[in-house]
Amino acid sequence: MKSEDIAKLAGVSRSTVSRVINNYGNVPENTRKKVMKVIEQYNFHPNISARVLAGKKTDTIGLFIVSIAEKGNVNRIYRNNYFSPFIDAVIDNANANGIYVLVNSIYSENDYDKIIQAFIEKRIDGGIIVGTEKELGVIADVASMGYPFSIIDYCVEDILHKVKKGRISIINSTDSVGTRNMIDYLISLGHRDIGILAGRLNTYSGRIRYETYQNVLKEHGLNINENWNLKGEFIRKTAAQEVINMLQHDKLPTALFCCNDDMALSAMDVFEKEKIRVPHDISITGFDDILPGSFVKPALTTVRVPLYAMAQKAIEEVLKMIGDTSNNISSYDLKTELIVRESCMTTKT
Amino acid sequence: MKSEDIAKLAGVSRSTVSRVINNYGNVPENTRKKVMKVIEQYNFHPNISARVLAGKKTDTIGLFIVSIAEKGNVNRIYRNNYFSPFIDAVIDNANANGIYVLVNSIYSENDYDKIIQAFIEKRIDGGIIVGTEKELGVIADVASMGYPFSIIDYCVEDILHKVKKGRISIINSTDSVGTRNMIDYLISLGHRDIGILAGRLNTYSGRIRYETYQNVLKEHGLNINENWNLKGEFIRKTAAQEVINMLQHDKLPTALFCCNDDMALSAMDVFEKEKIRVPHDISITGFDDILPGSFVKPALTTVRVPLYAMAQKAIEEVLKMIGDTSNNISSYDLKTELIVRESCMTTKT
DNA sequence: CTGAAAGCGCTTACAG
DNA sequence: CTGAAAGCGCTTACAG
Repeated sequence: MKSEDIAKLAGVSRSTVSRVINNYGNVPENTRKKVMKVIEQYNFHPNISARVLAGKKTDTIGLFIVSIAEKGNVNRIYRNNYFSPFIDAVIDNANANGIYVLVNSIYSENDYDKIIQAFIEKRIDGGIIVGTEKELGVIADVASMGYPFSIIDYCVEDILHKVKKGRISIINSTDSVGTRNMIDYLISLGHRDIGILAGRLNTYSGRIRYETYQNVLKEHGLNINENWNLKGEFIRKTAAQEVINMLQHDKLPTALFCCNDDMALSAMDVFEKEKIRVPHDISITGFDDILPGSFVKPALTTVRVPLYAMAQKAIEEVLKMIGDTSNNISSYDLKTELIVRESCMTTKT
Repeated sequence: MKSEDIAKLAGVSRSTVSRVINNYGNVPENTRKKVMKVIEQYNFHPNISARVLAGKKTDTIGLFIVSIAEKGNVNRIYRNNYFSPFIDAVIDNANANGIYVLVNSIYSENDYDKIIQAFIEKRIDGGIIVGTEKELGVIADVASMGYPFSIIDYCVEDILHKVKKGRISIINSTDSVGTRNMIDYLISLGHRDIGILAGRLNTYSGRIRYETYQNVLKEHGLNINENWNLKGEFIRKTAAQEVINMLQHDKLPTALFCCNDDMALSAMDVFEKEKIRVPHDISITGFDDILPGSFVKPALTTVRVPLYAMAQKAIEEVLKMIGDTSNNISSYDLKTELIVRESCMTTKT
């Protein structure tokens, strides 16, 4: 069944069928009805390849999830408590707009080619790039070819520096504000010995959270103890090892600011094993607000990253850019929120 | 840049460029090299729409994840510990075969149309359907139109009864064997009072696990106590409520066979809150082997469902069917495995 | 081994 | 308001 068949059955030309399908204005109501009836009767849907070849959009966006060197690792990205809801939200929002999503995993440097290839082959109209690695070179390449896309968790200055022109939307959360709120909260509870379990510093959010932690401590005249400066890389296992190492030192911090929930949960496991009570002996805070954080005991106090809203914005922005070929690099910071639960305690007794 | 441009630059015809791209045999090595050089130099990739319109495959499969009425629910499918790794594995295996994956969420009855539509529009060559709902009518429809696809967790008899012909591959795990092994294990530990926290019975695996539990108990002459026959629907919250209700009765089972890990974890939370010790006061077993089950304390004894292998098989089978238009309904049962950890104890003191 | 030409199923100026 | 025709960028018999 093709548009020509519909045309014959409805007694019109293919042009008219096309006009009806595309909802053009210059078709009298009667003709439209007549054609629609046949279309519905045969459940006709135009061949997407023919449409695209004739100049229409693919109505498809590519979602590229970067996670270099984690293949074979248990930390696969779709099981990741942070990325899974994001992927979910992207597909959900895209589908709600009648847009299809082509999902691609990028597990090695070579896989980056998939991004440009999908664009060149005209499989997609736009893209969303998210992940654990920040390849500015790839971003610059895609941008220079004029393809529109949204990127999540990238430093705006870095992009502006590296990319002269292109159609990019940079979506972040206000991690600096979130970190500041959290440290302020700990200080208000009386904590002065605040350690950090840092994330990956080659990540924008990892860097921001780390730097803001340092800044706020300094502003309050609190010193930063090197023994409490843990490098957890955002990974459960690494985080656990760092916490175990910290336990070798005489003095522990009274609070540990973890740069994501996964590491916070992992730290809590270690403390439990070592009979260190949370929050009585040490207060723990997370970042992201992943689901398990609310199940765990004590429930995790954390900073909520608005993942769903970020996915929504990412989609909204790609769709906008797809409809507008002018070069424009925009950026948005979506609001984080302090979620106080049970994992922190006042030091005042 | 199109194939015609490449042809001109290489001094050949479009036909020859096409032959090189498609790796046909009848091109002398010299010509091939000459053409390839230009192709690589300009990073040329053929327009996929043109290729498909001219008769080639889309090299894309649709992944349809069914989760009716869970929209807005916290149990979104991509955060689901069972589906996430499956989606991951599908994309991974597809990409490894040079196949793209179009991911679609089906959250309402209307969304089912997406499946047939994607096929009719020729966006995909084949599909994989997985999810919490089992719509045999939809399966029959898609099959009757001749589109090839794999389905996960469906009753083979039901399909054969409903679908006369088509190109379907049904992928299951040996849940009956898995359930039997688990109940046998509990019995070998001395348990005779074994309760069940059942999953959704409109699901194939939910039904099999439930029925096998009943059969094995009967075979051993053990009675099935209605007070211990809990209906958890595979959902954390429902499971917790059912366990709480069970606690009203005088006598508790000495072991609780949970039909998935999520419910087992949820039950463990309830028991902990109620000061009922696992495994000392009650043994708990799960099903699926999701990641958190190994983190939890005590670590969960469970039946491993080979999700990755199932995804791999699903891909393998669709690709096979895409290359072969003959009608064929096949089915595969991939092996489960008993994973003994810490959540069960012998009743012999 | 290779090219000219037809054809895939749409959309879109163009002409009326 | 509507149809005939060209064109999108490939592939594939066909002929040589």
